Amino acid sequence: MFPDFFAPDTSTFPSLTSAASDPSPSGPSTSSHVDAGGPSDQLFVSLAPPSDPSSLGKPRRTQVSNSRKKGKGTRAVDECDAFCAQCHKFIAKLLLRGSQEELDVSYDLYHRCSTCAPLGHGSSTRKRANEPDDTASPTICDVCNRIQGFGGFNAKDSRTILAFSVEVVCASCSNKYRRCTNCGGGSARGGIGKWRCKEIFEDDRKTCRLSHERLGGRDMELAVWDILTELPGRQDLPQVIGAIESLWHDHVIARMGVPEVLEYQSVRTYEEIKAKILDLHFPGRSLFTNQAPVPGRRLLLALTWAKMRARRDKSKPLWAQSRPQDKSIHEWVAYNTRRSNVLYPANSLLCGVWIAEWNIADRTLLMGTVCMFDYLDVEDRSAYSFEEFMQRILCEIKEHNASHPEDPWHPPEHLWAAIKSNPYSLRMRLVETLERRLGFMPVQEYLTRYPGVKRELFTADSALLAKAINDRVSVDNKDMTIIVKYVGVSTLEGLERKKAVRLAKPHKAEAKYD
DNA sequence: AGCAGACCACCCATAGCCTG
DNA sequence: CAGGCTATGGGTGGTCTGCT
Repeated sequence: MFPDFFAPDTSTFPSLTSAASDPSPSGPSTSSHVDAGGPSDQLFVSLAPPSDPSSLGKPRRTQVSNSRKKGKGTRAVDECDAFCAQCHKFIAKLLLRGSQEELDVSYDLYHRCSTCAPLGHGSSTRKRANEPDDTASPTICDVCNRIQGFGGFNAKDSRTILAFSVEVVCASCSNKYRRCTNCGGGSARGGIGKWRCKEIFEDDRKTCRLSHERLGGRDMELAVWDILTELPGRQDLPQVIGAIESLWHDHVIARMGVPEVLEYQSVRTYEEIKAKILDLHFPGRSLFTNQAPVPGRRLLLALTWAKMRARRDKSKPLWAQSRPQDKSIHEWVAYNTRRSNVLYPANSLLCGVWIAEWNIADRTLLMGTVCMFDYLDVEDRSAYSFEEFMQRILCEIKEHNASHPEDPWHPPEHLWAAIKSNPYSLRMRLVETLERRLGFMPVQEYLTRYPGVKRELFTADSALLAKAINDRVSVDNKDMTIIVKYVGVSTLEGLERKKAVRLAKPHKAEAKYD
């Protein structure tokens, strides 16, 4: 629905996990340890292009980091450039990691670019027969996973085993991406951090501009608002919209400004992300300011805020100071999350935004988010917001039915999502996750399964939010995807009973404060 | 073929050092 | 002291493999 209804699961992105990227953890990725016969030196060119005699020989040592743990030797990083032996074109930057001894060996580099040695034509020159196998193996960029040419390392002394690891960053990727050491991840070659587009780095910082806040176990609060009746005129509304925009903005960049997407999807650069997605603002934004209430509809907003916490503050969070079994279902939403009625809480970080549209007569509930907790389960957090929406809806039904017994309302029974996130292949991945893990199904299948249900319940015109989403331009011109899930008949009592059971259970995050 | 357990890669989360 | 930076342990989900 929103460019990120739930966090798309890029971790399973096929292009980067294919067998083509053999991690070969036991040694240099482009090199074999079998050094039969040893290469004759004239078959290999030096590390630097011939035009630059000063840098012939050993690569430059760019960085030496000391392991601070006792008993571990120092790990050093050498950096050198691979040039094509034939046309001298710059192919890739090579990062060599290992201990001092591992790096202080004599070796040669031999590479040819894919133009001079195209795939399938690698053995056309007379040298092939004499060359050790490793210099014929493909040079694959560790960032984009594309073959950049062929080549590798060879020890000058055939008895020497090259034990350092090599990370390959091709010319294009070394211009386009930088590694954020605080964004998690790492590579088989020992590099730490996630590759992100360079536009989100400042100066020479090794961490990107995105938030690296750790939210797990923080005190949180969740509040539900009626967007059309409770928000207009609120003095802090602009700040709230700003916070949502900023959260969405960072989320889009975090998801899309990575090689997995920029190298293989229809959006190729940071500028394109900005122009095609970020400049449109978060989906549904117009509903916050330019939308009059519609009879028979409720447009609800659930905001989750995490309390700021100093990094060195090791004290018990507030939620951990009361026992699970003592938490009232009216005061608490989840083990660490209180129910709140503050629109823009001080000293807090917005970390979850869900919007739901309840169509009273149709008994449908459309739900979506501008982003998701990146590392918490889809089920957990979406369930809290969903539960709060339902709580509010069921309470309103109860009140209405008490005062208007002649016109009874019934709880929503069809939960649906309208998704138009980009690019399309990532959207399909997300939809697949929602179907598999949360039991949604494509609208057509839903209508077949429940023959009494009308198609008109789930269209762009069925909800203000669906229309707002549908009106957005899709980068690859695909129609909005609609999925539906049957939620059954909900009762206030059932909801509260379920919640009480969940709240009473001790949470694993509690253990660390004991 | 279908399933369960083992294994592995990936990525999160955090401790601790360092610098300004 | 706050925040930048790095190394490392652990959790998770996916894949492989051997058994039924």
